[in-house]
Amino acid sequence: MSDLLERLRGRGWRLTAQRRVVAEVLDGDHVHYTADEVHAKAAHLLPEISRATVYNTLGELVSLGEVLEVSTDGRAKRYDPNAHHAHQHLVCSRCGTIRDVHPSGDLLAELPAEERFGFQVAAVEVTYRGICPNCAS
Amino acid sequence: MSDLLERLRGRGWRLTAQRRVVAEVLDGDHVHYTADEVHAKAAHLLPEISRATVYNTLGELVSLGEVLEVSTDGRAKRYDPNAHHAHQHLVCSRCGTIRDVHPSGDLLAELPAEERFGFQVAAVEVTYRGICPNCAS
DNA sequence: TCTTGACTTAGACAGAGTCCAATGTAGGAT
DNA sequence: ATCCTACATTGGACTCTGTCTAAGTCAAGA
Repeated sequence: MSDLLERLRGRGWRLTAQRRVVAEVLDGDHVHYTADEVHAKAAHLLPEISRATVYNTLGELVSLGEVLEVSTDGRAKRYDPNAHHAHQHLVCSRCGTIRDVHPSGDLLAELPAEERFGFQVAAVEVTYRGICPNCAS
Repeated sequence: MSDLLERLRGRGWRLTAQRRVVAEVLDGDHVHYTADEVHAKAAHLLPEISRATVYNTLGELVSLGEVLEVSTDGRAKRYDPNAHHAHQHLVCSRCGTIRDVHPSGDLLAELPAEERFGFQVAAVEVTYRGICPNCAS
């Protein structure tokens, strides 16, 4: 994530304080913040940053493929900076905690041709649900 | 789905015109309507039905396990009456069409113990994404 | 250092869903 | 058959996420 800003500048991004701060908040591979959480944390570093900018920046990072959008609960989307390693999610049904996980097997291959209905299937997202150790006790 | 109302009455549900109509709209195993679509169709049968009642009724059907909540796009949730046959979803990335599909293999078993982080894993949801034949042409 | 087009801002707006107090009614009791 | 009352419905206000816009700001190339 540290060279993210360089990569983005190479793609014509203007390097503003706001974008720097959003990238900094998303640094660390295993966070799954909502846009509002990102905004709150960013505002801690740069108090005058606006909600709109956070949404804009997150949207750009997603279309550039640098961050993944995850919606596990039908409420706010979460942003996952771990975009360069394929992974799936394990979600606690009680507290909402999310962990990145790596199932075995070729998930895409498990959809038989006769179940594809002529679709060109390109991707698969898996969400495991359960109770985390914390909530279980 | 036809004996749904009987089953629910057995569980102490009051059988109102509104609930009957919502159940009727969801009849048919392969629909995936949003709450607003359900409301529109229900209002066609019972014009004075309110949005709040549709939301209430859908929520009750979900907690009773008679209907599944599906959120494939981060926008409105969709309601899937095909709750008694395990299945997954195949979604067109362009038009949003949803099909019920049945992958081979035991999806739950594919999350190795060392990837469970102590969770009691109970369920798995899979969304395949691709382009439907209609949009591809 | 100047210039300019890209970026940011605040706040209005929109879509999806929830909540609440007032009103209505299903279905058991009489 | 009618009455009662706890449960259901209503509409409108409200919340939460997210988008849009017009005006102001600024990064970075000339």
